[in-house]
Amino acid sequence: MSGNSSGVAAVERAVSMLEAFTDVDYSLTLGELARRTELDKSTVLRIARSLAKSSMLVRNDDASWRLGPKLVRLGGLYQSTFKSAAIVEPLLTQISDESGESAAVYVKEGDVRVCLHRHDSTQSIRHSARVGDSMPLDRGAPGRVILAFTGASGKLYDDIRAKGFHVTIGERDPQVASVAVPVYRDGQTLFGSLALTGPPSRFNDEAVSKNLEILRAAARKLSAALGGHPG
Amino acid sequence: MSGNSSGVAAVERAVSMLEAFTDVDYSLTLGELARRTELDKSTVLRIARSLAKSSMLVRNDDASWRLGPKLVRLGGLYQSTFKSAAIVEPLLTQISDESGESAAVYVKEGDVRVCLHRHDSTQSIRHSARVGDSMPLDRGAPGRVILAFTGASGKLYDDIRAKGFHVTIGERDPQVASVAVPVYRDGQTLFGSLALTGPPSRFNDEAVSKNLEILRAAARKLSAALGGHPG
DNA sequence: AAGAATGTTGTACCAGGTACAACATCTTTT
DNA sequence: AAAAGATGTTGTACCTGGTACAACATTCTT
Repeated sequence: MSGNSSGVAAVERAVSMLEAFTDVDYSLTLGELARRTELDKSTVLRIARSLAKSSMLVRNDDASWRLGPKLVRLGGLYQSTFKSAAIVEPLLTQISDESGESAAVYVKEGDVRVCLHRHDSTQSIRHSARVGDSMPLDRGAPGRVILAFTGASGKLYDDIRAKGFHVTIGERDPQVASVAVPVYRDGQTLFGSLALTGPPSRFNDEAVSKNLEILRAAARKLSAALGGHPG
Repeated sequence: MSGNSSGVAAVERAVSMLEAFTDVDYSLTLGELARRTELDKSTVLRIARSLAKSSMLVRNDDASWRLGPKLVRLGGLYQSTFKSAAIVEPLLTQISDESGESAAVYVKEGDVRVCLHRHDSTQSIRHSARVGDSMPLDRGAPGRVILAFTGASGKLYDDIRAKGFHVTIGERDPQVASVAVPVYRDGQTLFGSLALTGPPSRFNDEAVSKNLEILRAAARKLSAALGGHPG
């Protein structure tokens, strides 16, 4: 481990242990954590014990480990810094029900977009982002809308700014289409984007038109609640 | 720092930095983080940089720091290990709307209960737990129900088991009343408790009766969805 | 412009963190 | 039931990572 780096290696190891858990892992054995992080078992055990002290990890009775409740507490604090949950959650439910598609809100974090809130369609074929997922800004309508309304140059972005929305069909994932509009806060500051997503087969011109109406109405409500007035 | 402890002190310092953020902190300056954690500024900076590498923290342009999106991602993974979000969220909305009170689901984590999901009443006077909050098991109806159905002894718990629910008025917080019932999974394993909460003035006998009906119906649905059959 | 406050870097020191080895416990195979 | 294998835990030597002090750079306030 190189010395004098600008960080703390032990902390980065600890985070890599938390990141070792995926969607399908209820828990992980010590050995599996060691394998996934390429750390010695004794190192994993000591770090895990420290994380467990503050409920970032939980040790099960069978000595396996799982993610702990402090994470959902801290994750909720992160979401609450956007001051949007109270109005967003019912709004996403409403527009998902009206459109029949999954609805989500994305915010810009550095050079990616993060899914801040989402509500999944009840249809059996549906797109399902996960809250906290990071995705590229230059792939998919929600990201391109964020880029357009934070000053990206180029004809594509000029067009998006002119139209006030964007549609992509399979740009990031071949099986996903989306339509997105901007959401503002505090006057004309971009808060993020609001999007409906689903399979390309359900995004013909007529469906897009209908979904756009739903999105625009919802975005106006959300922007207003956040103190935004688009120019 | 004492040597040969069973953990890793640097990791515990990093977690204490994340825990330094409260509900009202959009961001914290380096100096404020140092004050709250009683660590040297240079230590805080190095740890913060490591946390930022994996989006556990974000450095703002003005060199202040805020919690990062990876937390909501990991928090969502924690919640998803309970395999309950898809049915719980609409159910909580429904019972909150029907009863006019805030609804929440709690699970047992060691010797505390953790709020796993919640939906707040729309009334202006309402109780609002936060997802991820830890509370004592022996204060408040949701905790007592968990204790009762995981084998706690004593007349109080015998009574709860016999009745199948519990009501408390101001036991944990003088301004909060709650009524809670158990939720099962995988046969007769306790999943947690389902509760409605609000100000004591709205929890007279008639209201409690009505709320209990709503809760029981919802708990049957939720238990069934989780594969639970109460004995 | 000067002073104060905050953020950042350099670096010496030492003890913390790591991984190896051994041991304990549990599970599987024979 | 015994042996072998796998997993989790502990001891500990070593060395370098992590810490905090000091100095510096930048920003803010007076």
